[in-house]
Amino acid sequence: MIDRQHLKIVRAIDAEGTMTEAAKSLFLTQSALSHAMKKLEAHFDVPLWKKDGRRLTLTQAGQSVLGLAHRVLPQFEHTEAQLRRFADGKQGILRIGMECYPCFEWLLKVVAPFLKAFPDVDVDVRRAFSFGGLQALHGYDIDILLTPDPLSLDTITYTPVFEYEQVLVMDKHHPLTEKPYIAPQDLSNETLITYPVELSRLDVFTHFLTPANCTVKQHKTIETTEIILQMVAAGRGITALPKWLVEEAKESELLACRSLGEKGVSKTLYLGHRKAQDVLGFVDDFIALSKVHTP
DNA sequence: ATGGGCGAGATAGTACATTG
DNA sequence: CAATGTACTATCTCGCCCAT
Repeated sequence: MIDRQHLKIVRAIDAEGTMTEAAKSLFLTQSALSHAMKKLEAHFDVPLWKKDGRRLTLTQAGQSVLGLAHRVLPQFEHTEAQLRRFADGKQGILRIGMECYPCFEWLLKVVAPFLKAFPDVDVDVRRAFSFGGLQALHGYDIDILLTPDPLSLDTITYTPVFEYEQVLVMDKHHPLTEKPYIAPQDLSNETLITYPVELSRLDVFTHFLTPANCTVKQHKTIETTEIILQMVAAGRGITALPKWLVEEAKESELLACRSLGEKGVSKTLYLGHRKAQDVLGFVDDFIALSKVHTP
């Protein structure tokens, strides 16, 4: 049977011209090469070389094996190099799960320098999960989870990245701008625009309206932050977003922010990852980078 | 189902002598 | 001078048993 060593020997002898030189290049003795090739020739009962003076020349059968060596060996060598880079954590895909809709804008600022620092690492961002972000992390569907609501588990480590205030956002001329802060009952006649996620994941409900047993007149959902802010700037409704996001938005001149309640609603964004990080050495690099590029 | 320890047999490689 | 043959050794593989 032809094995990889036979292919390496055939390629080396063809390149060097003699078994002795080929043996040196493979860090073997000339006898070892002779044995290996003789065994292969005996197995198939066909000569692979003919002697041309002191040089060895491939027969037609030998050329066939050499062709195989040229096709297959580079693939072995390429894959081995790839495996070494995987082992070093310098190649692969970093899969990021988002449980924080507005953080997408911030994430883009971290991903750009990360991609530059790790040219062989791709980034995939997932926002929808069948069974939640934590299960996705456990099931190796994602490698990092961005969440403002960490659930304590032995197998998951959470790294706090930055704190932010969740504020009520309205157009500059909205009547509520006259108030120093917003009370839950102030929203009873308002149209609230949020991301299309379940109410249990919207801080404005869980930390503000629901505890006070209040609600809004109408609740609309929109996918993108940009459109939400344009709708609010146009006076079509109000929204609740991280303060930094509103301040960085190009509509910021047209908008006003007020705290949710007298004390405000403070949140922390966490990056969760499995404690057993196995192959992916670049998860820690991503977390370190995320702490540098805070809003 | 998985993994460790062990022994028997197979195999790759070396040293050295021989051959062409 | 380079390939081949012979004897030998170190290492690897495989199957088996046993513990977890």
